[in-house]
Amino acid sequence: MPARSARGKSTGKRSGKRPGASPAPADLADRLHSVAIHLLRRLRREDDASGMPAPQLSALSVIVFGGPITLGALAAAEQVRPPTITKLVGALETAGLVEREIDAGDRRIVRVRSTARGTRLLNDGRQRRVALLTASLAELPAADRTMLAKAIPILEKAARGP
Amino acid sequence: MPARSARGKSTGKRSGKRPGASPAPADLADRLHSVAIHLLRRLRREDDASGMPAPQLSALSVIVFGGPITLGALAAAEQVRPPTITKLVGALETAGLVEREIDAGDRRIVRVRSTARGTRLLNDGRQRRVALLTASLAELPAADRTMLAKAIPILEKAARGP
DNA sequence: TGTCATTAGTTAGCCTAGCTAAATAATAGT
DNA sequence: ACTATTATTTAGCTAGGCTAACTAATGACA
Repeated sequence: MPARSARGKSTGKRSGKRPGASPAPADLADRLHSVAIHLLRRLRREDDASGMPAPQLSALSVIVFGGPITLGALAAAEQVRPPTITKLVGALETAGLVEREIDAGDRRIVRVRSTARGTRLLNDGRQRRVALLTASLAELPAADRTMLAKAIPILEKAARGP
Repeated sequence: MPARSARGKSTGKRSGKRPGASPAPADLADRLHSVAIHLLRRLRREDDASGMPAPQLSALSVIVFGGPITLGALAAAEQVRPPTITKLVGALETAGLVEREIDAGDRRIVRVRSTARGTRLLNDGRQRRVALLTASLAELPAADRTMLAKAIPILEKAARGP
């Protein structure tokens, strides 16, 4: 985003006197916010490649590797409200990628498991679905990738919340 | 996301033999994808605090700091299609945060500029709007923030594309 | 000068992702 | 048997994103 540096400057009192020395959280938050938006917009445009929207893939991933899982737990894992998960799973089910399964002991509980097709799609599409981002990253110097590899766990922690 | 590590392992051939040594782009892309989704979901839940959705704030930010800007340029900056920008700007205009302005020489061209209110809102709300993320980052060790500060420009490059 | 192509934005219509509030259904408690 | 709690769904809303098709203005040029 072109205006990014201008915006950075505009924060006045907060911006770096000593670059790299304990950067201001608010600045970092602002830029992370922006970069996340733009990253996802780009991926969204490419998700035709795999045929499915990103949130569905993310949920499918949890279902495939998290075994049969209750809708509630899935909602918690994906950090969304229950109705959102109902819709997501509905879409995955319609696509034949997952199956609902009612708990024998407590019939309120619904578990979702991946079908063979769901698992296959996820494994097959693993690279393809984020192909463009993968390509971008592949063009970075190895040192940059190493840096990202270290930064990602931190991001995951921050994304999970306090 | 709980399943994340399991997913990492599942990529088999791609996962790290030597941790930190030129990590596989596909792995990084996968995790970035996921973390971006979760980050934005969290921010979206908080954007009530500032009263506006993230994409509107992002666009407003470009308008405020990028001066009067044509809709086409704004769409390019935000990496979205023209109709999306028309809608976004429409919302901002309705909220009284920006104004349309038709070019005198070429009357097809529309420029948007921020109103005083728009500028004020952006400046006032700068921290508040990503307050939760800011708080999360503030809790990180300074070393982690330093790491993020270095990683963000790389992310911005990757988000911008190849 | 009159037509034709190009460019900038808008409109219409669609889909997905979120949410809250309220309904349904099953279980658990008293 | 009521009542409360828990798990999920339904209904209805806002928003962001897209494509396709339209309008309007400009520019080229025969």
